[in-house]
Amino acid sequence: MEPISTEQARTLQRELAREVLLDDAFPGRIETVCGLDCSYSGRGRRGRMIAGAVVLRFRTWERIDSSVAEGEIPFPYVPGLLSFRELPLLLEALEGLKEPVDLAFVDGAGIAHPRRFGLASHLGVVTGLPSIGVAKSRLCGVYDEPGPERGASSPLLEGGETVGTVLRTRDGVRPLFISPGHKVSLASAPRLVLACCGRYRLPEPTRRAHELVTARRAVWKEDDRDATS
DNA sequence: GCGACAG
DNA sequence: ATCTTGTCGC
Repeated sequence: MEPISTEQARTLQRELAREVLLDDAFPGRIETVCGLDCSYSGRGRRGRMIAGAVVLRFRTWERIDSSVAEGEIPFPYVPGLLSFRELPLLLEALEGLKEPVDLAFVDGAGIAHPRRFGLASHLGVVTGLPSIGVAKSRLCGVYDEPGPERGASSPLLEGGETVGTVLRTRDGVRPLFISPGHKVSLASAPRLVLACCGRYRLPEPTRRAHELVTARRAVWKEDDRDATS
């Protein structure tokens, strides 16, 4: 993605949104799931970021592969245009994997997006991978607060259509905003996320990916400390 | 014009 | 997302 204006970015999203498939198109039996996440540098290395991908065996959560990529931040954070900021490096991280991925869990929105093309959908369409958007807060849409117990959910509506599911993944915690990215249906997305949630609010793939990039960022801090002392 | 706004 | 200490609640 070369330098692009925000208007060009929005136009591109409207075009690519037509490629999104909302029917389940992953292996009948899922073998592996992949969690993706990004982290940014604080002081010292302004303008740098890290992307990480972790491949886990479905249900046992054994880590069978992982990859990290580092680089310059290519685009500012603009609500609705997150993919132009995080997708490039996430794709690099994916390229570093050796194990096959059946389903990807992305931090952010899928079709629960102003143009129905959030980061999870963009990543899915570009790679062809089935993907699910797992956002910790709402980007768009209206909903009723789901019940307080694990598994409770309510539809996320926008413009008269259902674009996702507000899902409680643990008793008493804030709900997650789940939406199909690509090749996953509106009904399957929350079921798959819940199947990946145990003791934590975030699904295991997402949680492990966050762990990975956080650990990598700690190395930056060490390097900066050594260089400064 | 005002408020909202993934990470 | 990141900057930050202690602290309120299950």
